[in-house]
Amino acid sequence: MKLSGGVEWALHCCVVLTAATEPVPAARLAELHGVSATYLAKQLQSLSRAGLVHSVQGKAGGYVLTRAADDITVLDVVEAVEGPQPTFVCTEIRQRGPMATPASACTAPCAIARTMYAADRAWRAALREVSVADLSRMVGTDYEGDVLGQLGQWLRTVD
Amino acid sequence: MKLSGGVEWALHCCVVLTAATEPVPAARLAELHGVSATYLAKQLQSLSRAGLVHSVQGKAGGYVLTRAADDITVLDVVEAVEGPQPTFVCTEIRQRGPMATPASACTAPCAIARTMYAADRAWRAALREVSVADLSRMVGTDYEGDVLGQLGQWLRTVD
DNA sequence: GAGTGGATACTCGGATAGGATCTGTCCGAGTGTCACCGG
DNA sequence: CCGGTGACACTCGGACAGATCCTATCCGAGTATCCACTC
Repeated sequence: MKLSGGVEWALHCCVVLTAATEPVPAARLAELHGVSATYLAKQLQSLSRAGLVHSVQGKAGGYVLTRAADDITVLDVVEAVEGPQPTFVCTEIRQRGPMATPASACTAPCAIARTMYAADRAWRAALREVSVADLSRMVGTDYEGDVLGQLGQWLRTVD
Repeated sequence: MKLSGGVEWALHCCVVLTAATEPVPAARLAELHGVSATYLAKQLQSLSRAGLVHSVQGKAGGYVLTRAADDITVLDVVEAVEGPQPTFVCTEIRQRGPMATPASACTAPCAIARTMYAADRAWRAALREVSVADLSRMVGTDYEGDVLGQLGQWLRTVD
């Protein structure tokens, strides 16, 4: 029950893209965060497949957020990278063994599955309440100085 | 982000142990649920290490709940099998790269980590609200007939 | 000087190895039970 | 008939392979840019 490490990278990238005014290449994002460029590219591909970011090819290409940062929740990013599958999968072991309950009596999930599903919903609800724009605002207030502004400026500088 | 399959087995075993009046061997629990006996034993060892169940060796040995089912939460079982590690680990990538924020400004977790930790807390809180006794009661009301009574009787029968 | 064509350099995308964790299995250590033997 | 002793059978516990998923990497497909050439 450990979240993939790529989730953290993807979230940071989304926040950074908030401060960008033009497409940002994956290599640039990797350099900024000091992580593997090729592996980060894989995460960004996941975001692209999920429709959270739009990729533009060519010389001045890169990634751009497809919609407003307020309309992208943290849950969207997590599900894009991690997959939409639930954290708990019930294998219906109550229908196995010598004391198996008949399938006709198994219309509703069992008590254990209900409990796990409820916890899963609570987790997702907490992630859905926060948007990428919220994260961006938090970053802005956490530190002194215009961090996001400096970030946008660094993205525009050529090396 | 997928929960280990052994969690489901462990939870079912805890509910079954509620209906038992004497130690139940791992092999018996495996037969009841129709799962691998050796692998289930591994999960029960985790429960034993966590102090949720007490193991008695010898001929009439097996596993017994150490405390009242009301005092064992679902979270206890999940953490026993899955480990107490949080679902999200922050690698502090904000301190890396050319725009790294100095370590002196990183006294509090970053916005992303805070959000993920909050979701983790919500998930754990939902699991903590339900006890094994609650599960047992739910199972009793879900189906017609005294399912737990039949279960206890089956456990006492020798094959 | 303006337009056009092509070469170029840069970007993303999917297919490809390596490592770690989860799943599943095995055999040895420990203990209560039972039968047997002696008093 | 009762107590002691020994062997036994049954249990758990940790050490050992196999499978699956995560991590990391590479090379090919596609496109906007730039430059040279022509009109």
